[in-house]
Amino acid sequence: MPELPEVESVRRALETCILNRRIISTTVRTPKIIASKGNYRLDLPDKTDDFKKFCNQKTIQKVSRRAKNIFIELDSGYILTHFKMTGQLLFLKEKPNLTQEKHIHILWELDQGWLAYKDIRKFGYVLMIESREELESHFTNYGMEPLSPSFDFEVFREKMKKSSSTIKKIFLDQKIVVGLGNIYADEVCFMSGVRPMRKGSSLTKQELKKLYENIQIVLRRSIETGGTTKYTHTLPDGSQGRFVEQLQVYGRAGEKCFVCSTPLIKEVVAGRTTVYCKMCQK
DNA sequence: ACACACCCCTGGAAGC
DNA sequence: TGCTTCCAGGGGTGTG
Repeated sequence: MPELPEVESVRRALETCILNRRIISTTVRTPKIIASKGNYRLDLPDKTDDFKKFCNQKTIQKVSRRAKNIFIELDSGYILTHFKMTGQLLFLKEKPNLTQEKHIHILWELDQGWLAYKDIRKFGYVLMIESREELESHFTNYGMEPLSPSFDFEVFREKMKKSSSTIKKIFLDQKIVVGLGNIYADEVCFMSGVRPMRKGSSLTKQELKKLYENIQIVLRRSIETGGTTKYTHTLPDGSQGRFVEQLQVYGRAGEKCFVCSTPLIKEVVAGRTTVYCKMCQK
């Protein structure tokens, strides 16, 4: 659920409160969160002690994002997080009561304040990354960053035209363009007037241009409001994103299209609930 | 190359 | 009221 706007909103907010803070101590309550890239296996070694050593006494130099990952640059190495469905990074002024906060899995004591990784469903993960090379190797399968100047229309068009997958699947799998998930994939398709189950190869140049532009428009608009809080997403201070008020189709199955008043259709595409307007989208 | 099923996990909503 | 089932979906893995 945290897609690019949610992750980017968190990154921006974190930058204002943890930059140049030193990590005093690290508490790991749920070792499997730092096990390995969300691929939880019982036979993986417990990295708790290594992780504490890795973090402690280092200073936070930078907070960056690639796709839906946030990575915190330290004096040496990086702490990388992926929120998956319900992960959160929270900045707390006081030490949280861990007895009450049962979903906080990792807690960093900073020289001012506390940083917590919270995750109700424990799908997400936190990794220690030693080098720039290792960091890059985590990103090798990712496509273009849609809000970067390097997001090129001709490259986008060429790759989309070559794909026999549905638009929905292409957007979800992050290989051509990153950052879209179930919410924004549907929103972008609606804004662009194309149905999510269309094949990439079937799209006209004009349709591709609309998709290309609307990806950037909807992501930027959402970031401005702190993202979409539909379930658990919050900013590091616990406040909610407000983009849910602007959603056109996601979560509105059966309700009237804001443009033509036709009831919106719900259908499973690429294994995910998908909502579209059969009148407005061709 | 694709499609699909299944898994990880919890809590809120809906159904009975 | 209380119990059961369904649903939310990012992404890794396995199978056809």
